[in-house]
Amino acid sequence: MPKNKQDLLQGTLDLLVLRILNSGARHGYDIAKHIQLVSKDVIQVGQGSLYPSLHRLEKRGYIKAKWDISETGRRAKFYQLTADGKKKTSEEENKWQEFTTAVNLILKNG
Amino acid sequence: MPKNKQDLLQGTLDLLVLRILNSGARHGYDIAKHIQLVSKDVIQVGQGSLYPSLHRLEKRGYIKAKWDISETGRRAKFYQLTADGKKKTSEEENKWQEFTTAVNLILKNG
DNA sequence: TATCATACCTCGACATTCGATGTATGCCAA
DNA sequence: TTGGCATACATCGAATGTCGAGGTATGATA
Repeated sequence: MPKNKQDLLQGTLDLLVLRILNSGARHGYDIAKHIQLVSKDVIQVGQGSLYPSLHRLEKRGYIKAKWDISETGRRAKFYQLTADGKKKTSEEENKWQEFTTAVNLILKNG
Repeated sequence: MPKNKQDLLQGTLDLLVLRILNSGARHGYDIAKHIQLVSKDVIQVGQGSLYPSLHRLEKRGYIKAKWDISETGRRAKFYQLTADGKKKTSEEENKWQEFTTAVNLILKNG
């Protein structure tokens, strides 16, 4: 049982990050804000979860980083999807759909 | 990133178990079979995941166990929901809906 | 000048899943 | 009768991921 709502995040954070980067490069701080905004505050990713996720994805070759200047004029590390990352995104998206469909079947049928 | 599809299970297994017991007492082995059946083989719970889950839920007072005889005539531990467990089930079900809605928002809007 | 938002990061505690392994019984087929 | 399979319980250690707390630094705003 998840300690709280946040824990449901398990296994899904990387997919969210990939999916967000699919529509353009962003830096970490921005990704966190974006997730919170689009999810209407339901999902709030702490930095202690987000940065490990970004480093994980980078290490696995799904995203790559480039230092640049943010909208506010500060140094920031912008991440963008690689070709592998794009492929991975749709794979994981399919798995997510398949999985939630399966869970919903059980929730309906008991 | 989950190693495989199974890992998506994270944080959801307890909900599935609760929801299944909501329609009547079952024993562990039966719960595993049932999940696999209803989910059309998408979700396969190993015993190394299921039994810890059952013991967790029992310790927290959401289910209680009783030894009985299974359909095949063997000794088996039947679990049934407690009042707390029923309440918990609908709480967790709501959280699940809220969470998947939020994730789907991000998957749609990038 | 102090505090807040931006922006990066790491660390340790904690929980969970997973595969492997172990026990035991009953049934069926060779 | 013996070997294997399905039933049914359980535990263990490795691996993974999340989380909260903490740390650094800068620029803007009050």
